[in-house]
Amino acid sequence: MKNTAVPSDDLTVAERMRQRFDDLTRAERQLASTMLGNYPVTGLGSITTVAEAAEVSTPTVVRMAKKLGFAGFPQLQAALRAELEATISNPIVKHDHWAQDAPDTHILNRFAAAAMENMRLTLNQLEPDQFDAVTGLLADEKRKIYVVGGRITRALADYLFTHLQAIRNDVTLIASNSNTWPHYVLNMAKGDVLVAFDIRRYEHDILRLAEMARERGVKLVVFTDHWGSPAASGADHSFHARIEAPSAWDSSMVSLFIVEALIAAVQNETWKDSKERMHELERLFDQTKLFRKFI
Amino acid sequence: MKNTAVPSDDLTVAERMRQRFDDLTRAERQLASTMLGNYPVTGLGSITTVAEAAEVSTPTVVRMAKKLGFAGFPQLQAALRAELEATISNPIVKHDHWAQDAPDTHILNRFAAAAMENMRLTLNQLEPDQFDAVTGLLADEKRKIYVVGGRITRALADYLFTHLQAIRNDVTLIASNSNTWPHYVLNMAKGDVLVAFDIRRYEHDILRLAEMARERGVKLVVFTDHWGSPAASGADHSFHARIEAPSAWDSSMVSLFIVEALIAAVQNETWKDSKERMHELERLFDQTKLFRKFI
DNA sequence: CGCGTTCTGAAACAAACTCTTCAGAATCTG
DNA sequence: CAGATTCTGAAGAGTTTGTTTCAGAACGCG
Repeated sequence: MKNTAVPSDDLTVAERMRQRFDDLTRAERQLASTMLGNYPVTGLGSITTVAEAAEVSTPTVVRMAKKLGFAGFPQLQAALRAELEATISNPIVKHDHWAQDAPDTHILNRFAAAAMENMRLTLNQLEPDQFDAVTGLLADEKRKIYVVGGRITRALADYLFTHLQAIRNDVTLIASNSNTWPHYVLNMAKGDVLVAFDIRRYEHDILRLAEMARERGVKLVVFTDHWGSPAASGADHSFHARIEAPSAWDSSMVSLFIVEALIAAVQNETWKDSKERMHELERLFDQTKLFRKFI
Repeated sequence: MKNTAVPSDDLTVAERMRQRFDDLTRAERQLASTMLGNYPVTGLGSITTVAEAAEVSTPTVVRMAKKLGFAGFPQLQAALRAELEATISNPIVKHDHWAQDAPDTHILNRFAAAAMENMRLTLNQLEPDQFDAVTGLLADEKRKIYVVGGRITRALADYLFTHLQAIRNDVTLIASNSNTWPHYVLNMAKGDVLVAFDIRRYEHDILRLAEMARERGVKLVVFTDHWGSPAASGADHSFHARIEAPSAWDSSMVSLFIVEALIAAVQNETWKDSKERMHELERLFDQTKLFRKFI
């Protein structure tokens, strides 16, 4: 019952979609993404269902099927069923459906498992009140914000800084070079906020900076791992993200997650003001682009 | 999305068929046996196909569907698809309680849900081969590595750079200011690798840089979102991470995940050499610290 | 900014599917 | 074995699905 019009090469539908992804149009990509996202179940419904799931029209589905080398949608679907049969009847291929074709022991899957576990553990013990309190601090335009990171966490600090800077005024990224830090401390006023990233191996300089800031009445927010940087003990608020990974290095993924959630929360809180600010920013970027074009 | 006319008991179609096998007529048993024999694939075709496969008539199929408690064949089929989805889909999908005390509508939980979904979707369509190939490129000490990011993705580029730099020689972070980029291009040789981060809104400069690099025979690896930066179409390898978030900003979390997994993989691949290198690095850091202490 | 190209989905049509009806076959019962 | 009962699939009615067409939208390019 192997359908007729299926091309000779023995590629799966998924492979076809990925392989020709670049040739696909916007709507087709949307469709392919949807189908890949819940592969192969989505593709097994009627063409109408599939189209609705991907929020495209049925003609788009037909067109993509043809682009991928099938005579029509029914043929594509038949191919999906054939694949499914091949997969299911093979007992070895259990459910290693993380990265579909990779064995469970592939670093990608091991890393994914660790990452998910880190997320789960972190979220379980994250206190929403803390989170909201920090949101409040960062959203308060009366407070100046300082952001600092260490050797590795510099990237996180940078990320938070870049976004906060777009959202509000008075945000400063403290340069890596700790020689210059006294200058920053000098400018800090009571009620300002210092966000410090300090994940093991903890950096002594950051602890010192945090202490100096606190002496000046600065609110201290620390991002650290779940063992806790020494700087976290004196902090007003701290986030303890899990960082374990099957790697010689720690994972910053969960920390980044918290940072992004914070950015979203601050953006929400200040939307009234930041909306106009964002639009103006867009305009400025467009101008920069225009400007460059004519150089 | 559980279709309407499905009975309340949460039985699979297979269970229903077996449970009521004795109530079935000859033709119906024949049908049920066929469907169970290649479960659930056979049941996923059209009613005509199913009937033919079991060598019974279509009315028989309809009658059995109704006997099993479904409104009709399409409903039975929908149940099959739902089962399949439940079986195949990831363990990731169903963590019900994220941040324990926060209501579901709290930004933390909404963000967490989006993040997990992004992970799932991305992993589903990530190609391990692609990943391994990039690992190979980055682990190859004969190739120089250049890393570049855009306004937001700069942090990711920085993160990758910081780690790679610890792992191997000849890694360069291309500065943000695109005026200086020609200098870098000048130094690029055939076989070198350019890792470019370009997530919407895509930056024209990065596209230009990528093109220039490619003209010089440089291997191009692009990190982008699942819509795909224009730079990705000319790339030797590209990673398409999902970036949707309940935020005015896109999420870089999944991209960071891929970066970290890559770092781990490269570290593994080069462990023989990088091990000694890492230890030396540790020693150097310790010396720096000692040094500072006595100033 | 205007032009040509490509893309997209509404609409109409053709094909296939699903279900119902019903007559004959098979089976059971006394 | 006759008669009642149940089962079954051919045939066709009524839906839904799958495909094509086409006009407008979106896009890219000079």
